[in-house]
Amino acid sequence: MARAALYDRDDLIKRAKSVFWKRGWAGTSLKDLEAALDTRPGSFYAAFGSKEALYKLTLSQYAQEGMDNINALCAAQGALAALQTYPRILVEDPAMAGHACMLAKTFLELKGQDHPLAEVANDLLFQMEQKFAALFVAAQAAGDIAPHRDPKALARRYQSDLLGLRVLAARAPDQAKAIARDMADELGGLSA
Amino acid sequence: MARAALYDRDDLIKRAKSVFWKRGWAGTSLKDLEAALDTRPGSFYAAFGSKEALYKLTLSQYAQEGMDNINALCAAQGALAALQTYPRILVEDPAMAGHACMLAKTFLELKGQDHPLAEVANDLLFQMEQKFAALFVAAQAAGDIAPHRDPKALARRYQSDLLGLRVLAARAPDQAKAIARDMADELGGLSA
DNA sequence: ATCTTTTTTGAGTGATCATTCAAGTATAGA
DNA sequence: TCTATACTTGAATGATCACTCAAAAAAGAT
Repeated sequence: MARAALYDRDDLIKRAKSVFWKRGWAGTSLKDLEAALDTRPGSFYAAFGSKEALYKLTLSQYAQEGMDNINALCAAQGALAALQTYPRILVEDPAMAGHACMLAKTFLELKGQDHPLAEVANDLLFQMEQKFAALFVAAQAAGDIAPHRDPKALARRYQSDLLGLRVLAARAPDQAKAIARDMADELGGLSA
Repeated sequence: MARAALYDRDDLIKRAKSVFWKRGWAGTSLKDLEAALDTRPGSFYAAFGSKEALYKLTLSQYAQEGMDNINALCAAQGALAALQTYPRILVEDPAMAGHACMLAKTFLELKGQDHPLAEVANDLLFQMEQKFAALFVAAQAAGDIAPHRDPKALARRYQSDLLGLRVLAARAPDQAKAIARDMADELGGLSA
């Protein structure tokens, strides 16, 4: 045995996520990360290997938190209500408000440069879409959504709406709240 | 008088726009621009002053083209039909397809760094929203949209949907076409 | 207390960044 | 043809980029 690390790795990833989310990939320098994590270059590279590897970890943590949120909502309220509540949470939760979706931001920033992280973000977005589709299936099984609706199409549109909502949330938080309400209302009209 | 410039300034801006749109602000180096514009540093700085000044010009040109497209659509088909056709054009026109909105991309990339260009992009997005609102007012005056609908709210939602649509268009062009169709259908249902 | 193993430190690496500028080149007007 | 005035060139600038590594420090095991 020997010396133990001074830091909590998950906490460092969480702090890095916050910086990357706000400033983006190219907009975040190692100096920024060293300041946010209170880490010197040697420790940083011993712990994470590279800026890119850490970014990837933050994307995973970000997506996992999103999944956890949805699952919690679904367990507490059921599928349809979860789908209705989720947009409001994205817009009203102070941890989210004012920031667009990190996955979408990453994808948009890096897709044009064929950066590997764009593909990672894209995959995670796809997983979220599948989750939404599963919720629409469940809502349909519960009788809250008419049988003739296509859950996959609903999920696609839901995610698209969510992305637009969150771009607006970064621009004009107040207006975003109104749209989150619209989205919830429309989901209520899907039983016919 | 003296030597005339070898280049067509508007053409250079157009080419720069294409590069910036694809690669983003930080993702575009001066080397990239010099290659795309076939320009050496001295000429570049004599012509545009700075990378940031040129980016601003490309944003303006981009927004102006969007306005022109909408106006042409409106003159040819009327307000409601223009609103219905616009999403399809964004998704199907090869000049647009596969790229998200440049204004939204710029805003998302730079907002977290308080970069002046984020504010520029935000202003232009706001102008687009106002244009949409004017079209909804016109459609209402033409009797294509029920009087009790709020044009400002419709415009807000329309732009939000458009942003989501175009993020998806960059990820999965085929799926985006289906959503563009959905949007057009929904607008047709606003007469009640 | 000493050894062994790991982490931490921070100066230093070469590459690339946006930008500058003096020198060279081309052209319109005289 | 000559001159004045622009435009073009490309090497050079200092700053910052992600990253490396040898040396110092810390702590569990003996």
